[in-house]
Amino acid sequence: MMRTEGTGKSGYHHGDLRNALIEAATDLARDGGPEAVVLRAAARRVGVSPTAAYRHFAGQGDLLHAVKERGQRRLAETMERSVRAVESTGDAGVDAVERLKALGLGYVRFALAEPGLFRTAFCLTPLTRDGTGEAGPDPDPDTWMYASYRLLVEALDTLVTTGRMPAARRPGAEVAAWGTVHGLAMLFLEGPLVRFPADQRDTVVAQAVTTIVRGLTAPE
Amino acid sequence: MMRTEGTGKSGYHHGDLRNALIEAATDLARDGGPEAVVLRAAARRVGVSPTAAYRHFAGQGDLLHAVKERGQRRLAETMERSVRAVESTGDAGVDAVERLKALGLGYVRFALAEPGLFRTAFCLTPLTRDGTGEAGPDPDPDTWMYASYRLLVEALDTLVTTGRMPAARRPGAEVAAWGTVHGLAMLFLEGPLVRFPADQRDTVVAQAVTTIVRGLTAPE
DNA sequence: TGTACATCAGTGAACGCGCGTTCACTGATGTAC
DNA sequence: TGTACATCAGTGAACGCGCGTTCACTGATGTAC
Repeated sequence: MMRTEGTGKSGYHHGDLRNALIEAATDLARDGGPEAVVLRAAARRVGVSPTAAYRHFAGQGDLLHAVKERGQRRLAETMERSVRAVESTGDAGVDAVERLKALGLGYVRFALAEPGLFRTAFCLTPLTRDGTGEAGPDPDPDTWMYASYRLLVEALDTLVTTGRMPAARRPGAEVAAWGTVHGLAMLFLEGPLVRFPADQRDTVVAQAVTTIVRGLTAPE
Repeated sequence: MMRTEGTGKSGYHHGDLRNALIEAATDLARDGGPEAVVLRAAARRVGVSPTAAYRHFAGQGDLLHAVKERGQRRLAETMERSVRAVESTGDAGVDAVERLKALGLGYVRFALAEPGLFRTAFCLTPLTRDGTGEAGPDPDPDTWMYASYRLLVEALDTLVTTGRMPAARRPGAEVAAWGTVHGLAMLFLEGPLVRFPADQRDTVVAQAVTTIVRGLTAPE
């Protein structure tokens, strides 16, 4: 058994099985996407019987949901990092535009760097599908779930307050912006652009982000 | 057995089993997406043994590919219909813009009207995944596969020739445009916007399409 | 026109697989006295 | 400080399920003579 290492626990009791299972399941998702998140496989990786998982999760769907949440978190963190890398120009309006672009680039780059996790972050789980899960994109501010969306909303708000985008254009703007980056990611990942030359992706993504931002900010 | 009806065939020989199976599999995809395309279920629907399918398909992946192709075809047809509904204003430039918008609207509307089929049309099959299938988005002009993409390319070309879009902006433009509509569809279908009020979708989609087109055509 | 026969398009039973989940259980842990 | 005991966190065997696929087969079709 490989359960004893690190934790100093007896080997029978794991100590932190819940997190260990999420960790293992995340690895499964990383190379294989949501459909690879198999409860038995996760247990196998941790070195524990499948039954043990039921002490910590209601079932497979629950485990998948935990991985999804983790994926969402990683995405949001990547985007935040991407925004923070933008240095201020002193002009709040210019900054707002650049930060929005950075957000979009971060989004797509995460998707391309972590395809499996990204797809899992946006998969439909039994918990998100029916009424019991969160409903909209902004269900619970305490969760990381769809935190990326909240970042986008803030960025767009700033775009308006700095006068770079007409207020009339604000409603629906997040859907347009989100759609563009999400679509780019999807087309590259599991869409018809799977074999698009990897070294040209970044250029094309930057262009697309520029285009949608121009669409939001252009006068008239 | 329900095999005799219509065709006038004996009941043992079906007559057009291949198409009947594709039809049945398409219905499965329609409510359930690509993961619902199950060879045994399709055979069951047609009233035939699972083995019979192997006379007409190499296997499940082959059947799925056929459904995918059919989905792509339906999508392209919907988009063409959407474009044809735009009446000419006499101004070629204005027409080009309106037709591009119609293309985008048709894309998303098809996705929302036929969620399962749309998802299947863009799923990864064993035939599209590895090297033996088509590589880019425009593999074989004789197929309906990714015909939607060809429609988009033409529309963007026209945008340039009519002077509505700077030629410098042309490379990469299809990725941006495609990404936007594809992303919108995905977010509504299996993304965080599943529960976005259905009656507000059309408005928001139209706004998004307008925004990306503005991004492509706006001066400066 | 009739018949022998190759070919075609089905059948039905069976296979192995891995999954999610449940069951009765047992070893480890920690707490009350 | 030591011990009885409840609780907790695991085990291992088994279940039913539906899948894709293969096997040896048989009934229907059509063609050559």
